[in-house]
Amino acid sequence: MADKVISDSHGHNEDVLSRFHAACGEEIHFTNFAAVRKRRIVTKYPEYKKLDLPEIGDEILRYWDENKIFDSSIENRKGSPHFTFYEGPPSANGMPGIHHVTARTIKDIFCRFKTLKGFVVNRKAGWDTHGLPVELSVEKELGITKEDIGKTISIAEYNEECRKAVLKYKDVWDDLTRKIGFWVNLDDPYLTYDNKYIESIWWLLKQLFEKGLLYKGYSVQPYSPAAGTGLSSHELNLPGCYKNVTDTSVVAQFKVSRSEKSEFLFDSDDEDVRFIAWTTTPWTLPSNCALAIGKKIDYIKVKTYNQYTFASVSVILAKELVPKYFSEKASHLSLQDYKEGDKLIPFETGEIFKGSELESIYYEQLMPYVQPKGDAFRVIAGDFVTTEEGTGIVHTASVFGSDDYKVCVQNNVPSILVQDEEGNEMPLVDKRGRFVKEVTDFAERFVRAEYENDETIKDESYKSTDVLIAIKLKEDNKAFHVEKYEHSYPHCWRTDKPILYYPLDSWFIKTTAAKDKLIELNKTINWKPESTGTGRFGNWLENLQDWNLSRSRFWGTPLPIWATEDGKDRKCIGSIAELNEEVAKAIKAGVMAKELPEDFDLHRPYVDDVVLVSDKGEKMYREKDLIDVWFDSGAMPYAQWNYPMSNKEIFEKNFPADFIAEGVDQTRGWFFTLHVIAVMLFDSVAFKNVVSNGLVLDKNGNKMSKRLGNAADPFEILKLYGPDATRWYMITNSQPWDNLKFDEAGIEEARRKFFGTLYNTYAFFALYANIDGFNNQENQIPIDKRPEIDRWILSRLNSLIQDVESYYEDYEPTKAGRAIQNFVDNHLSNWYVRLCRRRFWKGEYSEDKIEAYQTLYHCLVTVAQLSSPIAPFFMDKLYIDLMKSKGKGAGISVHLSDFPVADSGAIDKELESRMQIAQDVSSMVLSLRKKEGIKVRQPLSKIMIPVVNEAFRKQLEAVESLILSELNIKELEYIDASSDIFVKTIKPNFKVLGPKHGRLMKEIAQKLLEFKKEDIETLETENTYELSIGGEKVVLTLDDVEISSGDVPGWLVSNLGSITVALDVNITTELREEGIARDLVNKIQNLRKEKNFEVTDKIVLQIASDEKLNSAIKNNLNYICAETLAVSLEISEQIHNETQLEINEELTALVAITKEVTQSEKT
RNA sequence: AGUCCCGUAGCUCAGCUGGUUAGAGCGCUACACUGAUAAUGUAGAGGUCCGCGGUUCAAGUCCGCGCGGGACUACCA
Repeated sequence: MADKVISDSHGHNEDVLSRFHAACGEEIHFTNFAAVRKRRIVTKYPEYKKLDLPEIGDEILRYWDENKIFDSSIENRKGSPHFTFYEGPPSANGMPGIHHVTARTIKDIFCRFKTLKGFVVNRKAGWDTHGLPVELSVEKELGITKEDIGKTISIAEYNEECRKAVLKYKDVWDDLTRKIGFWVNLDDPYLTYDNKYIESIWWLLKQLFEKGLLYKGYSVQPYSPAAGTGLSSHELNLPGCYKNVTDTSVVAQFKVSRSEKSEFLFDSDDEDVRFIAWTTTPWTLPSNCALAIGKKIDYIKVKTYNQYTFASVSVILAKELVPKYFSEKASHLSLQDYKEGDKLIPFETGEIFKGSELESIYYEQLMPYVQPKGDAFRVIAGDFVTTEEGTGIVHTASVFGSDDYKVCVQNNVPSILVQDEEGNEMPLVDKRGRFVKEVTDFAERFVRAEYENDETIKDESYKSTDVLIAIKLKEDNKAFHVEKYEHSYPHCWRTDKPILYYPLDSWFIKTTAAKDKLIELNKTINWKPESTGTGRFGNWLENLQDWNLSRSRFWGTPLPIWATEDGKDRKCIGSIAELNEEVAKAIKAGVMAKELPEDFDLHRPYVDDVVLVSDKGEKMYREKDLIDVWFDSGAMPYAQWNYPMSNKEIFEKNFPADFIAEGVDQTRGWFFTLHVIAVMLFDSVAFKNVVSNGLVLDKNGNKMSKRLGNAADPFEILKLYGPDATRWYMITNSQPWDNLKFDEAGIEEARRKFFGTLYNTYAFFALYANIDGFNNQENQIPIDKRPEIDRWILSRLNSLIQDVESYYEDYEPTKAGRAIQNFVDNHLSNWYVRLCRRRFWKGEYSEDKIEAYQTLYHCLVTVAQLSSPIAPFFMDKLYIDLMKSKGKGAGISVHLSDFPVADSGAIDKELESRMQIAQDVSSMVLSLRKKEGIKVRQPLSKIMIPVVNEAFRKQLEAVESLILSELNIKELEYIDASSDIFVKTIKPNFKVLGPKHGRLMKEIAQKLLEFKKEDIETLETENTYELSIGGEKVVLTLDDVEISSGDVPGWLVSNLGSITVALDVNITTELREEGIARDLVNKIQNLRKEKNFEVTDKIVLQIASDEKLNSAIKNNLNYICAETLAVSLEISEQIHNETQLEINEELTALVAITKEVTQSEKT
C-alpha cells in the first residue's frame, strides 16, 4: 500500500484526492463526473454515419415536394412587397449543360435571399421556342433543306414538326432544374409560340407601328444569291462561315474633275490627277457612287507613271501608305529618266493636305454604264476610313455595303440603280448574282466565279468577272495596281458559296430614335460587373443601329402587318380581337369567305391566308416576314402575362424586374431587347439589376464542347457530388462574371473543406447535446454574461451576418460564400470548437456548458440560414435537424425563415482583435515548439510578451488563459516597453511619411536603419527626433515610425506583425513528469477506445511499477484518474492482462484496465 | 479587325482609394493529435505578380505599348 498512495503535489481537488484514498482497496462511486452520466435514450438531434450530399439532395427535394415548401415560401410572404425576377427563356430544343447549372444557381441565390428578406418572389419559367436552331434540328431530323419547304413538305407540316421538336428536352431541363434546386414555377411556363404570347408581341409591335417607330426600309444585308435568301448575322456566325478566299483586288484611279475646289491639286494645265482607291470586290466598281476619306488623315499627291499604260499620272492617297505602293529603291530616280516598261517606276511626292480639304471634290465616274439620279461622284467623309489597308480612300458603292449605304445616305449621295421589267428599282446585280443588261460589257455574268456551274469554271479560258473588270480597267488607264489578295469572307452555311451584301427590303425598329433615352436609362441599371454595362453594352448603345426585325423564314412570330399591293396602305394588327374585327370587314367586302376559327393558329402558313381590306376597299396581304426571335424574348415581361389583354395587375406589380441574370453572351441579345422594348414603349428600364455570368470552361481553360468530349454532364456531376457542393463550388471558386475553369476536384474540395467541416461541427454538437439532453429549452443566457470565447464567436458571427447580407444585397455571391466558408472553417471549427471541446464533454450540465451549447447552436442555425441561398438542400437539412428539439412546426424549412438580423451590440471589434492576438501568439509558439521539437503535450513554464502600451496589455490579459491552455504553458509574463530584454527595431511608416517628405523617403529609411537603441529611446520618450538629410531638417514623431521588439538573447523568439513572443524552453523535472502523465493519459485513452469502452465507462487502472514512471504518476495522480475516468489507480509489481504502452521515445508502461463493476451489476 | 474581360505559388483564387517581408485554400513534404477520428491541427518548401516602357520618394495596384487566353461584334474598302 505504501507504494500506492501518494500525495498530489499539484493541488488538485481535495475532494477527489480524499476519495482516491478511500478508493484504495474498496469500492467507491464518482457521481460528480458529468461524463459518467448515462446517455439518454432519446436522441433529439439526428446523428449520421457519414456525410452523403447526393442523398441529402434527394431527400430534401422529396421533402420540398411533399410539403410544397416552394409554394409556401411565396404564400408565406403574402402582402409583402414584391421582388421581381425574370427568367430568360432557354431553348428546350437542346440538352442542358453544366453552364446552365451556374446560370440557374446565380438566379436562384438572389431569389432565395430576397425571400428570406421577406419579399414575395414570383418566378415564372419560360421557354424560347422559335428560331433557327429549331428549324435546323427539324431539317436535320427529316433530312431536308429549306429548299424543300413548300415543295416536298408544306409549311404547315414543317411548322408542326417544329412545334413538336421545340420542347423535345423539356423533361430533361425540368429534371435538372429541380435537381439543382432552382426554384422556378415549372408548371405554368410561358411559351413563346403560344398564341397568347404572340398576341402580346403583336400588341407591342402595333404600339411601335403607331408611334412611327416600325418602318419598312431598304438596307444592305448579307444575302446568298445561291440560296436566294437573306441571312441574319447569327447565321453568318455559324462555325465555318468565314473562310479565307483569294480575290482579285484592284486599286482603281478616279480622275479628279477640275474645279475651283480642286484647283489646289493641280500644278499644271495638263496634269492628270487621280484619287486611288482599293477594292477586293471589283464587281462593285460599276456601282461606285462616291469616295470616302478620313477628315483628319493626311493625304499626299505623288507624281509617277502608270505601270500598265506608262502614262504620267499624279495620284492622291494617304501619306502613311506611300511606302506600300512606291518602292524605296525608286526614290532616287527622277521622273524625266523614266522609260516605258521600266520595272522601277520613279515617283515624286508633293504637298500634304488634310482629308477635310478633299471633301466635296468631284471626280469622273469610273465605269459609266448607268447614271445616277442626283449628286454623285464626289469625295465624302467617313469615320470608318483608316490607313491600315488600301489607300486611305475608300471606294463606296452604296448598294453593296452597309457602311457605304449609311455614309451615302448621310451625304445625300444617290445609288446607282436601274429599273426592272416591272419598273421597280434594283441594283446592277440581280438576285441570282448576275450583272444586269445595262452593264453591257459584263451583262448576265455572275459577279463571283463561285456562282457559275462547275463546267464553266473548268474551262481553262474562263476568267472571272473580277478579272475581266481588272483587265478592262488596265486597258482604260484606270487601274493603278492589281493583285491577288487573300482575306476572310463570309459564306452561306447552306450552299457554302460566298454571300453578297445586297440591298433588301426589311422591317426595322427605329431604335436610333430612342438612342439618348436608351443610354440615359442604362446608366440607372446596376450591372454586375459594371464594365459590361458601361463597356460592352454602353458602347453598343453608342453605336446603335436600327433593329432589323425581318427574317424570311417559317417557324417564328409572323409580322402582323398587312399591306395593299402598292404598299401605300398598311395595317398593323395588335390583338386577336382586332384581327377578327378586320376579318369581319374582309368578309363583308367579300375577300374572305368565313370567320377565323376559335383556335386559329397565328403562325404561318395560316396567317398568310388571311386577306384584309384597306379603308379604301383594296385587298391587303400580310408582309411575308417573320420577326427576329430576339424580339420574342425581349417581349417576355409583357407577353408572359398576355399583357395587356390579360393580367394587367400582375404585370404592373412585376415590372420592371428587380433582377435578371444570364450569360454575358446575352448582352447584345436578351439584355438589349428587353431594354429596347421597355425604354421605347414604357419609358422605363426592364430590369434594375443584372448579373451577366461568364462561361464555364473545362479545367484547362478550353471551351466545353461535345465535339471535344470535354463537356461535363451535369447529371453525372450532381449524382456524384450532390447539388450543394456543386453550387457552392461554382459560386465560391470565381466571381460569376469571370470564366469558371470547371474542375471536379474543386467540387470535391468544397465538399470536404466546407460541408465536411460544417457537418463535423454539427455532428460534434449533436453527439454531446444528445448526451446532455440539451434541447435549447433554457432561457438564453445574456451574451455579456458568457465567457470571452463565446462572446468572441458571437461577435464574429454577427459581423458575418452584416457582411453576408451586404454581399447578397450587392449581388456578390462569391464574397458571401467565401466569408461564410472562412467563418465556418477558421473561426467556428478551427478555433471555437477546438478550444471549447472540453466544455462540452467535461463537467456537469452547468451554466458554462449551457452557454457553450447555446452559442454553438446559434452559430449553426445562423450559418444554415446565411448559406441557404447558395446551398439550399444541405442547409435546409441542417436547419431542420437543429430545429428538431423545438418540437413540431418550429422549423419546417430554412427557406421559410427570416434572414438573420445582425445584433450590432454583440459585435466587439476589440474582442475580435484580441482573439486574433491569441491566435497569432499560439501560432508563433507552436512554431517555436516545432523548431525545438517539443510537442504540445510537454508543458513549458513561461512565455514572455512585450507590451508596448496599456491597451495591448489589457487585450492580452483577457486572452491569457486561452493562450496558456492552448499552448500548455504555465505562465505568461508581460514585459514592459521600457525593459531592455527585447531588442527594439524601428522602421519607417511609409504611408505617413511618404506624403510628408516625398523624395527624401529613401534617405530617411536609410537613417532609420542605422538607429541605435538610444535613438529609439529618445524618440519614444520625447516623441520627436530631428534628422538632417542633405541639409534639410526632418522632424520625426512616433506616428512616423513603427517600433517593434526583436530578439531576446538566449530565448527563443518569434515575430508576427508587431507582436513578439519569447519562449522559455527549460524543462524541469516537474514539467517533465507532467508531460509523462499527459502522455500516459493519452495512451490509456487509446486503450479504452481499443477495448470499445463506452465514453462514459469508469475503469479500474493498474500500472506496473517502474522507477522511471512512478514519480510522474504519483505527482499527477488526480489528473490521470480524472482524465481516464479511473475509479482507482494501483501501482503494483505484478499485474495481469497488461498492455504495453509506448509513452514516448524513451518510456514504455505496462498497464491493465478493466471496467468498473458497479453495485447494481454485482447484484 | 474593333470592343470588353482575364493573366499573381504546381492548381483555384484574394490583394480596398499606390506604402516596402505579396496572402489563402488545395496539392506536396514533414510532424503532431488520437474522446470531432473515414475527423482535426501545426510547420515547411514553393512567386521575374505575363513582358517592356512610363508616372511617382514608392507600382502586383495608375498610364502607354506589346504578348497570351476568352467572349462579343464584325463585308472595314
